[in-house]
Amino acid sequence: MSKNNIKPTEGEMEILQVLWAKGNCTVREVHEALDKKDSGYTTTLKLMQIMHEKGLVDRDTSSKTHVYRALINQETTQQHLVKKMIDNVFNGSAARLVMQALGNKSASKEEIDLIKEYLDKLENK
Amino acid sequence: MSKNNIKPTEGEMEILQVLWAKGNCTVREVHEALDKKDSGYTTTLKLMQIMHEKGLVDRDTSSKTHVYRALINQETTQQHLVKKMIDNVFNGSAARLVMQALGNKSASKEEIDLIKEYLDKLENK
DNA sequence: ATTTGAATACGAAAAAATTCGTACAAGTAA
DNA sequence: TTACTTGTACGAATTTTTTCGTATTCAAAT
Repeated sequence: MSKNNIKPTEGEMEILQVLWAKGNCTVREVHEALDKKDSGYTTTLKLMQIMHEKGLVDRDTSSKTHVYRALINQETTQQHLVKKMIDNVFNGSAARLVMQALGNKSASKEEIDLIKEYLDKLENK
Repeated sequence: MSKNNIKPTEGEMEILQVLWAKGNCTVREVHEALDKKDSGYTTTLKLMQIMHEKGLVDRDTSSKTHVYRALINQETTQQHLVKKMIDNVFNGSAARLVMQALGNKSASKEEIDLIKEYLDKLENK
């Protein structure tokens, strides 16, 4: 019940995404990973500085080029967003979200098997 | 490939939610359904007027009290949002989203069975 | 030493989204 | 009729998010 009011903006989410995927990063690395031809380097910089103020990331300033790392947990954040989506978009039904997700061609045979396994585990508890 | 760039804001999504759930509604009905003690009636009104401009909703103005209805499809919109979430939050893995959704206590025994059924159907195709 | 390039800091503009105040219209009740 | 209630219209203020411009610092190369 502590860090519950965390609501990263869309831009912040994109950056967190990179930090989670690639581990600790410089601003430059993040900016490049986002390859936003539409917005400049200082925009990314500013965003990450704001995220620092908000406590979303920490950074190592010991050398000139700062290195950032995500402070909030990926799983927790995902859980949050999923829960919000279930509530706001699927009227509280997790099942409907799941089916929608699976109905997308996004899900491969392997993924589906993975899920079945997971379901069995879940039910035998 | 037509109405693809539609990206309802969060406030708009809440309203669409109500319209989808309850069918056609007056502003008053929507506002009440949202029971936002924090914001006034005219805010909801304004939002719905903007949605009308954007083509998200249509309205019947034949009587004094206008009646609104959603113009964009619920399933399509859901699909959109889910796809976006899979990409932006789960690095493209539908399975991971699904598991996250199921890991939430949100999913009941009944829902899980429903999903298993769905998975079988999906796989036998 | 001087220049050059890459980095941060930070104010402030711009854009997007939300909220409100007020004017006015129409129906209803007294 | 007159007052009251409930609605829409809509400009504008507020808030939130994104973007940029510019000053400054530091280190490396010339």
